[in-house]
Amino acid sequence: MARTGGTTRAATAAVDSLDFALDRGSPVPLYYQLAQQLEAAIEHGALAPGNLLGNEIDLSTRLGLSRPTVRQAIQSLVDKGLLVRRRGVGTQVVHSQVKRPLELSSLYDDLESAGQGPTTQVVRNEREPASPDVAAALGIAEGSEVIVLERLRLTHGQPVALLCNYLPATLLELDSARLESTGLYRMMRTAGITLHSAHQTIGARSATAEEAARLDEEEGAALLTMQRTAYDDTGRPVEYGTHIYRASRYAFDFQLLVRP
Amino acid sequence: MARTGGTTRAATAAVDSLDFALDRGSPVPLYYQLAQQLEAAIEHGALAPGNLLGNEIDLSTRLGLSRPTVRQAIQSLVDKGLLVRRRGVGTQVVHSQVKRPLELSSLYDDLESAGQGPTTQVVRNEREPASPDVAAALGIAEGSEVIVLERLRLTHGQPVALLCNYLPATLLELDSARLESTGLYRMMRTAGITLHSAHQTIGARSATAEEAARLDEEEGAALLTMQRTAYDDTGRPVEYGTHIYRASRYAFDFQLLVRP
DNA sequence: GAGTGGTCTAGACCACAAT
DNA sequence: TTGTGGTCTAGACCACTCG
Repeated sequence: MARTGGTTRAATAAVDSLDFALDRGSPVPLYYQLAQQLEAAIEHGALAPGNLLGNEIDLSTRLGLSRPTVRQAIQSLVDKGLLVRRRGVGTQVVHSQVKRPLELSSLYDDLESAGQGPTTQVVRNEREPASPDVAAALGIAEGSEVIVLERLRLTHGQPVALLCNYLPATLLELDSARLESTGLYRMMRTAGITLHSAHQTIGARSATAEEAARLDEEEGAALLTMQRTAYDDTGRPVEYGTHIYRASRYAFDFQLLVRP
Repeated sequence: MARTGGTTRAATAAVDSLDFALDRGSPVPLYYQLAQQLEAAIEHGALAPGNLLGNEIDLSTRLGLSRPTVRQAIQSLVDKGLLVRRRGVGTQVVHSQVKRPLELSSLYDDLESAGQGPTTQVVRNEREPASPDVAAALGIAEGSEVIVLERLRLTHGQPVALLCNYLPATLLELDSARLESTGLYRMMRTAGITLHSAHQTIGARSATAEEAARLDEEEGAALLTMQRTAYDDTGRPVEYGTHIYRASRYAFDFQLLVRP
């Protein structure tokens, strides 16, 4: 029986039949344009899991790009976990049970993007002298002025989390109204603070009577706790937070990539 | 007053005074050798936080390498969060409160490297037909044979966690004795299984009477829970686990990097 | 042996930041 | 204006996998 396409083998270079639109006039780097279009092709199914990408040389000549440029595009998708390279074999689309490597930022402004219609109530937004542990976490002098932020997160009108954050008072102004609509991290970004890294600790404990009351739980109910210190790209701590979540209504959910 | 070095400015290229030993005969890539030595210099203080690395061109000529090679070395450290590049400014060592971006693998074989002298007892190591949810998680047919593994983790003789894992029975042989000394992931790696990614969910709940008894807690005590599905680089699920941890003795602790 | 990715070179021009 | 990183090119050779 005759076959028409190049699909005789189980996995063939399906890229051959794809069109890529590269705009050399664009300020967007060529490798990035290519990476985006490859990612789109994968997500949208034009490049199916297991498909070989075809060798880099051919691809680069076909696209009118140099090989390093094509490699840079491919590498960025490998880093995202969408592609796998095997020496002597080729590059294939990951046979993805693997959902798209969820933005790690979801661990930052958690529920923000969860699409559950989360709401935030700013319960407290004041300045006060730093307590010893807050000062230690932020690397500032004890008694320095810090912004104290207390927020209640709700989904479907039900409380989910109680977030308490501390920021050096000199960093920015925090308008409560905007905080409720925009989120803390977006406000910091807007203020020119570029986040670089964060250290997090996730634990659990039983709810105290007061916590239970504020979160609409029973005393002794299991709570998830998270403490986080975030740093900007100079290594300066810019935020310290201690959060508690109702374990009955929330869990941390994320993807890990194994670095080779 | 005369100064000898180039240290007049606050942050100067301290790299200039460093010696790098690059071995072109080695099978280790040059960029990797350089990256390792830079990392060592940072960790060991020869390159202090805030220090500029000095421009890439000079560095490459001084080292007898091409610029792309030097860039590749630097880029790998940027990815690790140790360096920051600023266009028009230079590359500097991150002013690190930021501890070394803990191996994410610690989230896999958690306590393994925690240096607390962890012990593992294999409580159960059998084969049985897959239950519906296990079959779903591993993407195999319900009733297929799976390996069921139950382990108890102890530190200082105290139970810390109860780990329950499921693996497709065809994947490998699991020797209980070696499991206790080597760890599950190392055994999988040895069996030629290359881990690629994992999906994790961390939550909390109160201990049942049985769980409490096995973990030496009181009934109702807060427990941390973790469910994980791990995939190899073909996207095939190779392990599913549900773990519980005593919240009074364990917390997840990790570093996040914000991707630019 | 043929084909693949992995590494490396020696240039070039551009965009951005600081002065 | 000067210096930095960001991007890009057109080659080259090597190491590995597979048939």
